[in-house]
Amino acid sequence: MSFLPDDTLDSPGGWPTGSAAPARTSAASAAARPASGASGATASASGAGSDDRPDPLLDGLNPQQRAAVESRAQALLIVAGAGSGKTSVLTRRIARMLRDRELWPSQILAITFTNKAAGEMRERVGHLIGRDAAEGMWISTFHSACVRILRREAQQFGFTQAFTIYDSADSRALIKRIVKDLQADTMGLTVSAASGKISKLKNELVDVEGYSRQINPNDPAEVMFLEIFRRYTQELTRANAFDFDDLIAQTVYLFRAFPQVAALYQRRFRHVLVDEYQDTNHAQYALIRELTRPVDPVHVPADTRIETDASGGIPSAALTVVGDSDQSIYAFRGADIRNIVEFERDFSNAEVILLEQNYRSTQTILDAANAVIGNNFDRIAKNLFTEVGAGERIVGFTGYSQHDEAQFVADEIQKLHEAGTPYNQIAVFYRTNAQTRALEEIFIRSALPYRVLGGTKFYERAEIKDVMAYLIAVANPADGLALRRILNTPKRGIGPATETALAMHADELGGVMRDALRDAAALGLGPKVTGAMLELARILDEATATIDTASVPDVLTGILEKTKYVDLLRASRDPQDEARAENVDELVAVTREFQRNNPEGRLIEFLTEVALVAAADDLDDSSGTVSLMTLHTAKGLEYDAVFITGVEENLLPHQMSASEPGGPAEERRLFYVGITRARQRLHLSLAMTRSTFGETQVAAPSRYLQEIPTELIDWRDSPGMGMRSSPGAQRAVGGGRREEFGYKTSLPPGKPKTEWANRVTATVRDNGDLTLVAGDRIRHVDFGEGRVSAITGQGPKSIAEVQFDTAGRKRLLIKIAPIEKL
DNA sequence: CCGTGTTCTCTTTTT
DNA sequence: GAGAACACGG
Repeated sequence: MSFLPDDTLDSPGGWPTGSAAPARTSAASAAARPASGASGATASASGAGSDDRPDPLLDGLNPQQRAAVESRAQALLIVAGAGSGKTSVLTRRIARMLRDRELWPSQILAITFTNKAAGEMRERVGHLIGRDAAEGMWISTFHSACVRILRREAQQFGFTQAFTIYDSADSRALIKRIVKDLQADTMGLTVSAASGKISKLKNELVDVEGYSRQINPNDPAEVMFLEIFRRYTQELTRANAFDFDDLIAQTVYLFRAFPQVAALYQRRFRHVLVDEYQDTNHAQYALIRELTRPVDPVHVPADTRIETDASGGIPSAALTVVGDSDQSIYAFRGADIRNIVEFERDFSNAEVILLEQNYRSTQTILDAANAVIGNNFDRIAKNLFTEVGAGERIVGFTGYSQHDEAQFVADEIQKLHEAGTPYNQIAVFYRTNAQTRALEEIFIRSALPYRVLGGTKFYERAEIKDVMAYLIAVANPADGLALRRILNTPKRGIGPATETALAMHADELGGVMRDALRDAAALGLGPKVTGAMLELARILDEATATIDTASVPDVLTGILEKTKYVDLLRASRDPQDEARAENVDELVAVTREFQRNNPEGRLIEFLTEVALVAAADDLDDSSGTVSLMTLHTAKGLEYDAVFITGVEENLLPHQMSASEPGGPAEERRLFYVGITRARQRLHLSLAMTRSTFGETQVAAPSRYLQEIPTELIDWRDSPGMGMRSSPGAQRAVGGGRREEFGYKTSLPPGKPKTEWANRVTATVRDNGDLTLVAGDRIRHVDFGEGRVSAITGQGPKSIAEVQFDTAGRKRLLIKIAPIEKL
C-alpha cells in the first residue's frame, strides 16, 4: 500500500483518465461538488439504475437489506446478525454511491477488521461497478489506515516517515529491558503485567501525563509502573517507533493537537464506513469521532470543491457502521460493546436497520446458536432465521483424550471429503493455539492436507527476526531495539558489556545507538571488537543509502552477503541451521513476491506490510486444504463443515475468563461465533482428559453444551465414556468428577464398538522405505490389525488405506505411521 | 566472550 | 513439554 503523495488530500481527485468514457467525464464534472451525505440521492437514475428497470445493485435483496443499501442517513447503524449478508449490503451500498456519483472513490474510507476483508471488499465493489471506478478508495484496517496517515504526518510531531512498527514481541522486549533496569519485578511488576497495562491505557487514550494524575503517589507499585510507562514512551519516541496501540492512539493525538491536519482528513473523507463495529475500542471510537467532525470554516480553503454550509464550514462526514453485539469477542483488547449499544445516543438522528435473515446456515445450526446466545442476558433480543430448512443434526463427540478427539475429527473430515465436501470447505476451530499440536499430529499421520491460520510462526523464528531486524535497522537508523538484536548476530564478539558501553555512549551523543556504533573507536575497546562494530556500522550505513532506489530483495540480499548470515548458517555443523538457512531464503522469496505485487514498493512499505499482517490475512481459499484456526480468527469466515473442538469447562469458557467481569458471557459469544460459521454441518467435540503442559487432567463438558437442545445433537461417543445427553445427567456438567460422567444412555443400537478409540496416541515412527501393497496385513499401535486395501501417492508421500479389524477404515501416511507389516 | 547444560516459568484470545 | 533464563567451565 502506498502512502506517499499519490493521492492529494485537498482535491477529491479525478476519475481515472485512462478508461474514462465520455459519459463518465461529464458525470464527473457534474459531480465536482458531490453532495455531502444526504442530498439528492434517493431516486437517482443515473448509470445502470433507471426508473422502469430494477436496479441491479438492489437485486435479490430482502427489504431490510435494501433499506440498508439505500439509506442516506447521516449516521446509520446496520445490526447484522451472523450470515445476514452484511458484506453484500456494504459493498452494494458503496458501489451505489459511487455509481450514482454521490461521492468520489477517494472520499470513502472503509474500515474492515482484516486486510483480507479489505481486499475482498475492494474486489467486490470493483466487480459491481468496474475496477477503475472503485480506484482510490481507502479500504483498510484501522491500523493500516493509521499507518498511512502517520507516515504522511509523522514529521509534525517528532517522528520521521521511516518509523518502525513494534509488534507485541518488540514492545515486550523493550519493556523487559526497562523492568530489569528499574528492578521493578521485585514489586510484582512483571513484563506481561506492565505491557498489558500499557496497552490497556493506550486503548483508553490515557497517556503518561494523564496516568500520572490518576495514580496514588503513595503506592510504590503504581509509581514504579508510571516510571516504566514513562521510559517506555521515551524509548519509543527515541527509536522513532510506534507500537500497535500507538498507531491508533497517536493518530487521535495528532488530530487533536493539530486541527489543521485533522481538517485535511475530515475534508477528504465524506463517508466513513466501519465494519465489525462491536469490536472497536475507545481509541478507535475516538478516531471515528475525530474523522466525522464538521470542519471549521478557518480550515476550509477558499478553492474547496466540497459543498460548504451557511457558515462556510464543511458539514461532518456521513458514517455507516455495521456490527452485531452478539459477536463481540475482543473485550480483552479493549473492545467496548457500548460503542455499538449507544450508537443512537452518540449520533443524533441515527438510523438503525436490523438484518436478521440468515443466508448461511441450516435451521438446526441457527437453533443451536440462538439457544446458546439466548443465555446472555442484557442483550438486544435477536433471532436468526433461515429458509433453507433443518439440515443435518449436529454431531457431538466425546473422546477419551485430545488425540482421540483429533482422530475423530480426522476420520469425519475424511468421510466428508469422500462424500464430496472439498477440503477447503472444512474448518477446525479451537479456543487456544496450544490445541493445534494434537490435531496436527493426527492430521499428519492421516495424510490430511491442512494448514494452520494465524500461525505467524514464520516471522517468530529467531533467524527471520534477526534478518528482519537488519532490515528495520537499515530503514530506521534510530531503532535501537533492532540494532541491539543484530549487534552480535552473527557472532562478532560484541557481548553484553560492549552493548552497555555502546548504549552509554549513545546517551552521550544524543540517544541514537547507531551514532554510537559509527563512533565505536571512541569507546577505547580492543581492536577486534572495535573493528567488528565499525564494520557493522559501515554495512548498515551503506544499505541505508540505497533504500530509496534499490529493490527490497536487493537490499536484503546485499545485507546477507555482507554479513555472511546465510553462509555461516550453511557452514554450521548444527543440522537445524540448514533449515534456518532455508527459512532465510524463504524470506528472500517473500520480498521478491512483494516486489512483484508492488513494483514501486520500497523497504518501508515492505516492513509495514509484514508488521500488519493478521492471522486471517494469509488465507488462500484455493489451496485445497482443511483450515485450522482459533475461534477468534474464525470471525467473519464461513465453511460448509465446521468442527469446534475442546468444548470443555476451563477451555471454552477458558479458565482465565472466569475471573474477568463479563468473561463467561464473552466466551459464550465466542462459541456462538464458532457455531454460526457453519453452513451445512457442525461438529462439537471434547475430550475426557486433556494434557495441558505435561500433566494430564480430567476435563468436564462445557456448560454451553447443555444450552443446546438435546434433540439437535447426535452424540457419537467413545464406548464406555461420554457425556450423557439426558436432562438428568446435565447436573454432572461442570462437576469435573469422573464418577459423574457415567454411560451415555442413548447409544444408537448396532453401532460397532470402536475399541481403539480411547487409546489413540500421537505416536509416530520412521518407517524408512517400508513398502506396502494392497492385501498386506499390518499391525498399528493404536488401531490393531488390519488389511491394506489400497496404496496411493509416491515415495515418502505414499498413503495406505487400511481396513482395520475393529477400528474401521483409516488413511495412513506410511512413512511415519506406527505400523508393522505382518 | 562463548557454548552447554540445567532449572524454571508458562498458556487465552490479536491488530 | 518447550522455550527462556541462569549457571558454569572453557
